[in-house]
Amino acid sequence: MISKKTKYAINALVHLAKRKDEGPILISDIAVSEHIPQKFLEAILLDLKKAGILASKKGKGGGYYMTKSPVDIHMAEVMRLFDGPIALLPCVTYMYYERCEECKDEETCGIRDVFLEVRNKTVDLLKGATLEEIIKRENQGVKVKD
Amino acid sequence: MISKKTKYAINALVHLAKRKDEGPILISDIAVSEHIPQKFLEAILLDLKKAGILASKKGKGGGYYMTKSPVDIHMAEVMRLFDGPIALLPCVTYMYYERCEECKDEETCGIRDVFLEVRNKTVDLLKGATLEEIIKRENQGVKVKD
DNA sequence: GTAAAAACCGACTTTTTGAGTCGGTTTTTT
DNA sequence: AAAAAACCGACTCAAAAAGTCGGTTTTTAC
Repeated sequence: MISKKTKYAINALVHLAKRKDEGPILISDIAVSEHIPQKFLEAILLDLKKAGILASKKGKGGGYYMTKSPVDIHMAEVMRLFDGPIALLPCVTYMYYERCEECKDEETCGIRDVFLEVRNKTVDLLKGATLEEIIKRENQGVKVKD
Repeated sequence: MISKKTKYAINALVHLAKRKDEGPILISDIAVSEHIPQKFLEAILLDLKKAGILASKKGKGGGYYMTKSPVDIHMAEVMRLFDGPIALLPCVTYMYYERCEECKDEETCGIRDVFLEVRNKTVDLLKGATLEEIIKRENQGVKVKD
């Protein structure tokens, strides 16, 4: 399961992306309308800033805003930032590779292949889930009565 | 990442599957050769027994043994047993469905679809990873020098 | 029928991680 | 100078993961 941090980050990003032409948005605005504890959100937004996804402005009229287009931000990136590697085994992560301690012999490991496939497919799908895509789907979800 | 419990369970199952015609295998045997803390392993094997995957025999000559064929045990089942649902969001689990707390409106949720795809694909792949398949791959991994 | 061998059981500890809080400091604008 | 906002580090609190402990029960062999 993904962490709340990641969920909060996604919701905050969607919020910002929808308002990307309105200038800086207050942390408190996001916190209130997305139901995220403000202090917790501060840390999350800071991480997104350090990752180069957001930028901020201090003082009156300040807040957070997007630095990239919503087509260039995808779920794989956000999840990696807050939950670490997407792979289910440390030995099939692309970056951050680490040997499985409890694996006698990596060459003959019978489960690596499958978990590598799982990882690759997951990353593929998550890369397709850009902010733009997500917002598009939200709007499609609103069914018109007929 | 999958838990150590699940990894231990897989290793124990592979161990047992390879020796499925040798009668009951001692917990201590598995613990030693798979490098699993024995007491911890006891609990794991018990869970596998309760799940109907293994059976046991007490007293001298006792131990654990498989009740099913290795083709009928797959990773999805084992992972669910020890790590719970495979889905990354509670709202896209098949059984154990639970609403996402931080989701305003499920109908218009823009990320559900993607995470459902991820779940489905993952379950698919993991169901293909049967014990038989894993053991087969281990053997293939042993490359012959040429 | 007793002793040894083995699985079984429940409660406990310890470590790690997730989630969140607190009290302030710095920067920017008015 | 004062207000508004982001920024920062340390801290708490709860739950989960990982593992331990000391015994009890069942079965077999002598």
